[in-house]
Amino acid sequence: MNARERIINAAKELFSSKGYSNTSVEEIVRHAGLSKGAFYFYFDSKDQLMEEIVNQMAEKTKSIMRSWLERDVSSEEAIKGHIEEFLTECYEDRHIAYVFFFELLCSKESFRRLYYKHMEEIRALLGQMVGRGYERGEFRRGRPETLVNLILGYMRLVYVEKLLLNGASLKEVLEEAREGLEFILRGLTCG
Amino acid sequence: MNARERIINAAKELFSSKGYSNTSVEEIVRHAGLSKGAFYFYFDSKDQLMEEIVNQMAEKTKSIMRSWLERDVSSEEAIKGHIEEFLTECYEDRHIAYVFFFELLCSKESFRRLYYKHMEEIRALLGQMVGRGYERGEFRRGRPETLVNLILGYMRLVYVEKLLLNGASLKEVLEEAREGLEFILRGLTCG
DNA sequence: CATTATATACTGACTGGTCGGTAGGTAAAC
DNA sequence: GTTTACCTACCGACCAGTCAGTATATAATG
Repeated sequence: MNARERIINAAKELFSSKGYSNTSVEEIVRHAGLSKGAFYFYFDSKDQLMEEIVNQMAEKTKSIMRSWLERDVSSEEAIKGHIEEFLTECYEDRHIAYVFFFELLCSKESFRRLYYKHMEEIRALLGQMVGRGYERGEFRRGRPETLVNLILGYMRLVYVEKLLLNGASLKEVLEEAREGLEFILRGLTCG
Repeated sequence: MNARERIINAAKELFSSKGYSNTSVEEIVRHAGLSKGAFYFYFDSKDQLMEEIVNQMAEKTKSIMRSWLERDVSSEEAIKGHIEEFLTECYEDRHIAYVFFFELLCSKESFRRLYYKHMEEIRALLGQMVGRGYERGEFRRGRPETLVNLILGYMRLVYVEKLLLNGASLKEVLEEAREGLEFILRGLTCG
């Protein structure tokens, strides 16, 4: 792993365990086995590093969603599939999502705008997945937007409470997610 | 309003708009029209003020839940009723919940434990509401815990995305919440 | 009634420490 | 000899918390 990547990884770990504001550049470079000078050789500022981390995370998530949108599967399969893939990715690198879901909303206005920008796109992609299910007659109940909100809200909760705070295993997290989705979707199609 | 309350209100507003770490004691007292000395006359530390704010919020939420648990209504009515009351309270004092849902998870370990402690109790209370529905045969599908997660996750999303980021009106927020709950519950009972 | 004592509710200057960012240097690679 | 990839030392800003002092109200004493 090169120096730049080492800095990014150290920052992810520290941001997620101590928060952005409570982590100093000094600490990041200490963990990466480098000096402050090296940090400012690779990054313009602490904020810029944060933005890069967030953009990386968000792009990864979006690309998972896009790849499931392109597949020729039912809406239900796409929803379940992309969530499973997302959570598995999250688990490998647990620190990432935390930063996105919480840290961004706790700090300066510019970070909040970043959250908003990515979240809008993610919401739109999930909206497409769900909308397709309605068009094809897979889903009949409720409005697509409500379904999107239910899925997003549930996923976030599973992530925070199970994966982050309870330290559940990947297996447990996936089971929980499957059960919740089953609940949402079966409820949805049974009427 | 007395000085202590003025400090608490200024802090709520600033914490929620700029984050705990990005708000200085200096700024809080400036907004409250007081001096730093006054702050430390009423509070031991910035952390202690935060804890007091969080405890106040959490207790209010719990007392709403308890009062609905005591009423002789169906599980569905209790769930819908307490959420409506909670969101209405939230709306009046929008700054509160933000601090609880996000700020606590972004900072030091002691704050995270505080979140965990309150959240466990809130989860238990909602668990009682939901469990009663299962006992009485009101709900038949899924596990109670999954239903609790769905409701909590959905509520948090509605709060953040609608109330906080979109600046939706109380009416819009309540409508959204009602629709989502309808979705969850109707799905639940129709099988 | 006047004086003294004490508690309450602050003020604002100061301190010790932290942290983001910079400047200037160095050693290896090309 | 120039560029790359760093390191060390430092600066200035900020900030939580302290502390000595003050003004006002209330109570105790002579």
